[in-house]
Amino acid sequence: MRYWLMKSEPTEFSVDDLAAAPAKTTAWFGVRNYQARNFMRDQMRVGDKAFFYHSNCEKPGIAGIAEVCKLAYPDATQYDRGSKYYDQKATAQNPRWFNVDVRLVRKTHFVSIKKLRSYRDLANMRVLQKGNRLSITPVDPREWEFITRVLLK
DNA sequence: GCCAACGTTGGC
DNA sequence: GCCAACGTTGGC
Repeated sequence: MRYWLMKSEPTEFSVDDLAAAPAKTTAWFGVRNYQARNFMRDQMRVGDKAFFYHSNCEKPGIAGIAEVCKLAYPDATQYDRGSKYYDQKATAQNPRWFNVDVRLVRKTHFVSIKKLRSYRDLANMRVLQKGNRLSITPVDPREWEFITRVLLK
């Protein structure tokens, strides 16, 4: 099993939106970065765990824990002309974008990026590295353990 | 709102 | 295939 961190802008889709969703489940659609797509398509498996991270907002940080509940499949929004995620070059025969489904395991108390930065154990965490922009990043099992044990009690 | 960092695009 | 220009991300 792998561990991940998945960013969402809370004005678009917050942890509370996920908590209110049917079966607390959502398709993780709209990823338009190849590296993040490849993580979902090639590496994510049902049961993988992820931090639900609020990005590009007043209070960036970890807000919940989710798990992958469906393997990657073509992202429907790539075919939707009305969607901002529409991709002219995507076809049914050759889908370009994929998403998994995730289900909320639980909301956590909020852990800010500032708090995360304050621990040496997390110094190498991908999401804390300078210039990091990837919306999906792998989380080291030791980092996962540290955060869940020390910060999310 | 600023701006550093990074990904993508397209002319050559 | 190079790389300048451009667009986006996201913390601050």
